[in-house]
Amino acid sequence: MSQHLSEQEILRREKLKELEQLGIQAYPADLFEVNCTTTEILKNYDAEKQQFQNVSIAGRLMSYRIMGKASFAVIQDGHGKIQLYITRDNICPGEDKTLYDKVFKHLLDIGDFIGVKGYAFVTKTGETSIHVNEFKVLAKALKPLPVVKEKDGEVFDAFTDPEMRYRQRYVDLVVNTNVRETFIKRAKMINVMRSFMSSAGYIEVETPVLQPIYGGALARPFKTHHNALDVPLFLRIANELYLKRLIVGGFDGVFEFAKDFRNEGMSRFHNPEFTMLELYVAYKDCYWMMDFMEAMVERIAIELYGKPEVTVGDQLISFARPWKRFTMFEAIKHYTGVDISSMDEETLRHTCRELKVHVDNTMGKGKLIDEIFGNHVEPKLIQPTFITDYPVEMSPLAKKHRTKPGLVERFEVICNAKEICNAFSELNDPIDQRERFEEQLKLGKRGDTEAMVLDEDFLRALEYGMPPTAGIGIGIDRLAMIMLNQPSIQEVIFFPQMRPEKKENE
RNA sequence: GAUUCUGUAGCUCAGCUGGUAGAGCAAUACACUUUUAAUGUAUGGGUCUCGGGUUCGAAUCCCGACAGGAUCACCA
Repeated sequence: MSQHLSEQEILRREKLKELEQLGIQAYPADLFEVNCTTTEILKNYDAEKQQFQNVSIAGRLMSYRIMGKASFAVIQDGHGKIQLYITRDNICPGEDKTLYDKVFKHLLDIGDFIGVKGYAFVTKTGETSIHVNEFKVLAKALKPLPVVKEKDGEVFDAFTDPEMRYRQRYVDLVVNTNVRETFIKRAKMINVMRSFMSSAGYIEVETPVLQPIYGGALARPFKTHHNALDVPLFLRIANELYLKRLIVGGFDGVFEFAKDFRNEGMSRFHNPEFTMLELYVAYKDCYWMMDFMEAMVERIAIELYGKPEVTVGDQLISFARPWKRFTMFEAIKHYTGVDISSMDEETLRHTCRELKVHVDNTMGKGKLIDEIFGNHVEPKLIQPTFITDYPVEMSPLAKKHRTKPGLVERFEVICNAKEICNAFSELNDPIDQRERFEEQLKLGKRGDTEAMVLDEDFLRALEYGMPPTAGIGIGIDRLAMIMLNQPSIQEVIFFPQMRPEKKENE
């Protein structure tokens, strides 16, 4: 297969050969000793003190300004950027000026990795820089990077095409520093959650991604096949049923940051694989879990921003406790003025039409309520809000409400008009659970492709006895979108799913 | 899946009512030992996403395909 090379790519390959001819390895094998980072120098350098007089840093060459026998360049490492000052006399103390005149000025390109040794100083214009005594080529780049320039915070020629940014995230990360910051914050968010749960005494576990029976959520799965066993397997849509088995096994609290897979549409809010935190705690109920959720998310905001408020788009969202709490009926009444709490299915259907909510005849009572909620309430909930008391039909794994017939002990948190978590007092009555599964089977036979499958082993586990348990699932990507103020899920996932690039030569 | 917008140099974008392409940055060459969107002078660089059609002539108009964005629908 022949690669079509641009003019610049051909040139860089020629430079590579020239380096080799000069006896300079473009991809040396030996390590380059680094003794500090760009940000360490920029933060701590003080001209008064004798510091950073022997620095050795490595990174990618991002720009240079050659002025005859002296040059300025910018190098970027894993932390930030710093300016280099390079003079011919320093680099080439002897007669041979090749290293400066040829190698530095002509054979290096933007994007190349180099290592430099020198000392820190401040230039005339007041920029902390490194006075370079030696440099070494660490890796040559054969493709030109997009060159993004910046002055006084204004960015010129930014690399913005979403398709290229997602397909070539490595370039995006090199060139758009805010992208790197977003993903660092995402990692921090997950660390805050992990330590919050760990310090509460809960155990981080791992459960199967490949499952013979998929369960724990209402969704369509990806199907695969195991050759040796000659059985079909499914990529998990949730890990709920496995974590509950561990509660049966005697753990008091277990959690997992799980990659789940759902074979459904893609959008700004949906990637086929996504991350979900699930947490199960024995001897607790969903009201306890509400407090836990509130505290954990408030903690995230404080750790990320030093305060419980987060700016999302043009909204300021406050995660300061306590959050508003509504039952589903209260919320609907509040936002539509209609009290549906005692309506039967027919009246409900009529109400839907009055509220201009799309209905069809396959929808049961629970679904109708959900439609009203989704159309008239959810879009209005910007501040984090608990919604409790869901209809039983929609929640086959939740315990029936302790006092309200037809409802279950469940809550969701809606924030920025999107659900960010879903939690129950977990159903631990094995007989009730079997009946709920059977209901789901009926739905499946009627053609509901998302209905749950009956999991005999899970029921067997419940029959051994599961303590009362509170469980929650938090969509990490959705939460990250809010916490990191990003408008699409593709901005918080390194490598979002894309259609394959079309192949050349075919 | 529906609607709609977009696809031109390595990157960001112009390109009108059809006359086979332009700018800035990047690249190349030269000058310049404290510059910073460095500067100055010169030069090269394009299957205008792909395939059809209309036309004397298509980057431009029409149809289709592919890819992406936005909105909506399903879902987390």
